[in-house]
Amino acid sequence: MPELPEAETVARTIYPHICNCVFTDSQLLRSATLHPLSLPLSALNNLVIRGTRRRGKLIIFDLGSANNQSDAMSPSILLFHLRMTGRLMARNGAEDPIKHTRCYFNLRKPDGDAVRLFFNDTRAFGQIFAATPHLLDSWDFWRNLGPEPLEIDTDTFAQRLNSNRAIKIALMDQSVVAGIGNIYADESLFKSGINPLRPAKSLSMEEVDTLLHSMQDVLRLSISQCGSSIRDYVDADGNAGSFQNSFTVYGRGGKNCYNCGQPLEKMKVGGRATVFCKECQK
DNA sequence: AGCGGGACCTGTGGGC
DNA sequence: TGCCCACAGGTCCCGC
Repeated sequence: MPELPEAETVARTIYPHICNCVFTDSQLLRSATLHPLSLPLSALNNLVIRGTRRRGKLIIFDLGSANNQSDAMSPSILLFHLRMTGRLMARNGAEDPIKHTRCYFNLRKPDGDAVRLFFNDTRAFGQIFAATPHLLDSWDFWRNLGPEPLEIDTDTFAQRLNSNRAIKIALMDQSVVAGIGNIYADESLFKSGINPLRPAKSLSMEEVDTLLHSMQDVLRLSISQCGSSIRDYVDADGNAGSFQNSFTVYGRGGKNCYNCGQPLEKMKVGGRATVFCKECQK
């Protein structure tokens, strides 16, 4: 399930395939894949991809004008949210779309060769959003996106956790911090020894500090392993990540805790499968 | 404010 | 082998 480390990996691995490429045209094969607030994909024509980056779970392409003329009405950003099963991949030439291709973009490389960028998504939850900065600010989700977990300090994190909600729910709330989903919430809470059901505001300053650094360690380790591959996820080169081999609790309900040996609890928290050790997480 | 549950999707895997 | 159904999960939306 693409979360922060997977989005980071895709943003990094897609870059060499599409940097400085110009959009020639686009095919949207499933209309709902385009965000309702997005500009039409035809607005991308003749724009160039200057760079790729990540914000939370979103993959961002920064666009420019191919002829260096600025136009306030043309999109400067193309966003991708992979949700659960979205994949972004580039192929030379004009390869055919596959069953789950929701959209593809025809690009022209600086040397004139053709590249086709595919957005494939089995479950069809993923979305694409072409926007001006102004348009992006009209999107509540974007405007409310919390800070990057790898960039905040303990005081900021503590302020944002001032809520009675279960700590796991707060961690996955994208307006608290951006990029944490089910996997990294469970893994971070286990590493920090905190029970996922604890009210967020019940954590001491020391616990908040421990949680922040555990979360950052987990995210950095996963990024270094190119993310976690469960079922669908692969990077832009089609390579699987390997962080799934480092899972301590996610997907291990009923199995023994690596720390104390007791069986791990599995329950629903906020409607999502949650695994933790009731001995080690207080 | 915050929670639970449904909707959106489709492939997988367990149970019978 | 085949059928059914629960499950996976990020976000939005609705009702309590």
